[in-house]
Order: sequence, then structure tokens, then C-alpha cells
Amino acid sequence: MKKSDRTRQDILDATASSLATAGYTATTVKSIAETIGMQDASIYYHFSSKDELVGEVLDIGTARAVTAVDQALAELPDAHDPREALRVAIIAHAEAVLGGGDYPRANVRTFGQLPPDLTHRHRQGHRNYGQIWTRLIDDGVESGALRGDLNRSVARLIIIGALCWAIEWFDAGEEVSAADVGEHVFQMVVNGLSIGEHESPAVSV
Amino acid sequence: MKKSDRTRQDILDATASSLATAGYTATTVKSIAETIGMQDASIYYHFSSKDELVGEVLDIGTARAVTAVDQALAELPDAHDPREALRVAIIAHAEAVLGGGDYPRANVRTFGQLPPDLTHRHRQGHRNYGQIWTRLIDDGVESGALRGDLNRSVARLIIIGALCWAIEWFDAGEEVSAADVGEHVFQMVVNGLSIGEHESPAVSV
DNA sequence: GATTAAATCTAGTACACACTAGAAAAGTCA
DNA sequence: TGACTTTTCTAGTGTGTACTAGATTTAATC
Repeated sequence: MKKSDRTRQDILDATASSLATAGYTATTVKSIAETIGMQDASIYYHFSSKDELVGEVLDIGTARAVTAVDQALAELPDAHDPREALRVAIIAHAEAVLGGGDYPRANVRTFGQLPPDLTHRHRQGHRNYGQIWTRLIDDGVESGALRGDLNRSVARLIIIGALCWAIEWFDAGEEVSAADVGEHVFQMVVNGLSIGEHESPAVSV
Repeated sequence: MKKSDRTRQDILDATASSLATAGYTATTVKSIAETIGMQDASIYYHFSSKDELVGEVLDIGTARAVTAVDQALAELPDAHDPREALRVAIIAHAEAVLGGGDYPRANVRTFGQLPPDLTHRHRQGHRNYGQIWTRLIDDGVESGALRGDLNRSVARLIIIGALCWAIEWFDAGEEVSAADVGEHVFQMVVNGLSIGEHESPAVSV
């Protein structure tokens, strides 16, 4: 019973790593098997199909991202500025997806490359994740800390999008850290790039 | 000479459409041929390989996006607020990529899915596009309209990222238009979500 | 140490893919 | 119409993919 669990974990790790760096199509069962020194057919003793394996990796990635953000929010003091909650969540997301392990990275990296079955399977997970952000924005608007003239759903998707797309250009070796990226996203979307007074133009929608 | 040009255009259009909606892997030579009522082998009379065909589609997409942004900027009055230039560019990008034709959409949609050769081939095009945005941000900072305490390169990539990721969730059928998305991105990254005074914390990097 | 179960391997199948060669058809122009 | 060129089709090749069947080895148990 022990051996199987360890091998299974090795397979999941190798798959997450490959998905995070090479994407869905380039992640073949054969390449996964080679990484851990097995024959490709042996994978099927542990997983019934490639997509079941990939699905499990993505599930773990979603769970880890949710946990990272939840945990960061839980560590806030009881009375806090809603903007600070948003800041903490943004940085936690950035660190999980950019600086964290392969699993959350696999999740974001393969978004939009997955076959329909897998896309559908993870829709609910993404919805749940989105709700964390919906609440953060709602809290900010209702407490008067954030503007209420923008479409909150669009605002949420823009924040998440800026963070997710960072995986395409972020380089862990450079001097900008994952937390730096999060801090920049926060500074931009909450405080804005602009200096001094700016009219607050009415935005339709 | 006429027939060939028209067929060639049909192939390009079908490829752009497929890339924009289904991505690189799901865009097969056979599916392209079926779309325009041909045999797959006939494609090779007009293009020497799938990747040459895809590369040409992506080139067109890049060119159209650049043209859209350049044109929008050219229509600005001679003396304009650098923030307004940023706003115009953001909205032009949003309309080109979200509301425009299949070519710019194909470009963004397949980003990160392409084989190394094609990725490398388009790196220069992306760099050129990035320079438009670098200049816009530099102008804003140097004129004193935008904050100078953030990493400009990171800021640029965050703006482009928020816009590019929108392709994953934007639905042309909904009540939010492509220009609305652009307006939201501008409002957020330039004016910020926050209301009233907020400290301007020092950001390292 | 023998017996059973777990885990992996060898050797394949079937299929989808990009791509090729050469025949057939369609179009062009005297 | 007939000669010629351009375009498309038919029929294939080779390769890489996910996946299967059954033999073989490794590990656990009595």
C-alpha cells in the first residue's frame, strides 16, 4: 500500500511540473513516465486516463490557491480596511501562482488549453474561487472604501486576469518577486497609477 | 492568379477563426480544410506547412492590433493629457482583441500554446507592441501625471495582461462591450478603485 | 521459503495528425 | 477547340499519441 502511494505522488508531481512549464498538449503520458523512470503503460495502473490524472493535478492546484488566499485573509486583524484585505488576497494569489509550487501554476498555465470535459469539470472550482473575490470587492464598495460606479464582476475578472497573465512573463530568476507583482497589481487597481486629483468620470454599465 | 488569392484568403480566415475559438492544437489542417470545403492536402498547395500558415495569421493579428492602437493615438489632439493617451490605447486594444476580428483574437488566444519555433518568431513583434506601451507610461511618469514609484515594466505587463486575459471570460453577447472592458481597465489601473485619500506607500523595486 | 497480491514491463492496437506523390479536374487563352 | 497552366483530389506514408492485454517481476504475508 505504501509503494503505490509514493509512486502515485511522483506521477502527480511530474505531471504538475510538466503542465506548468510545457502546457497540456506537450504533457504526454510517455514524457511523464520518463521523468520518473517508468514505462508509459505503468501510469495506467495508477490512473485510468491522462485526463483523470490531469484533472486531479488541477484539483490540487485550485485547492492550494484557495487555501493560500483564505489563510492570508484569516490572519488579518478583526477590524481591517477592506483595501487591506484585497491587498493581502492579491499578494497571496500572486505568491501561490507565481512563486508557489507547480500545482497552482499548472492550473493557470493550462487554462484555455484543456479539452472540453476538463474545462467543464473545473468550472465549479473556478466559480468558488471567484466568490472569494466577489466578497472582497462587495465589502469594499459597501463600506465606502471602494468606488461603486464600476461593474464589480468586470473589476474582479480584471484583477484576477492581471494576476493570471503574469505567469506568461514572470521570471522567478529576476529581481522582481512574486509578492512584488502582487504589490504592483494592488497599487495599480486600488490606488491607481494617477497622481493627484482626477475627475471621477461616470462609467456606464 | 485570382482564384488562388481568394482561396488563400479563405484558408487564412478559417485558420484565424479556428485559432481564436479552439486554440492551436484543436486547429488541425483537416478541420481548416473542412471549413472551406476542401481536402486537407489542398491546403499544401497554398502553404508549405501548418506552422507557416499559423505564423501568417499571427503576423496579421499583430499588425492589426498595432494599427488599431497607433490609429487611435494619432487621432488625439496635439496637446493631450498622457492619461488620455493611455485611455485611448487601452480601449483600442480592448476593441481590437475582444470585439475585433479573428486575427488579433487568435494572437492572444494561442499565446502560450505555440510550439517554440512560432513563439520565437513572434517575440520581436510582441516587443515592438510593448514599446508602444512603454512610451505611453514613460510619457505619463515624466510629465508628472503618473506615479514614478512603480516598476514601469511590471506596470506595462499588468495592463496588457488584464486586457489579454479578458479574452478568456469576455462574452460578446453580454451587455458589457469590448470598449466597456477597456474603460474599466483604464479606470482601475489609472484612477484606482479606491475612494478618497489613500497613503502612497513606498514600493520597493 | 512458499503463496499470494501488488506493481511494472513488453509488445502491441487503433487512431489522429502533418505531410507527400501523382492523377484528375478546372480554369485560361490562343 | 485544343494546348497549357493552375488548382484540387485520391490515396497514401510515417510518426506520435492514448491506451490495452497479458506476461513478468517485485513486494508482502503466512
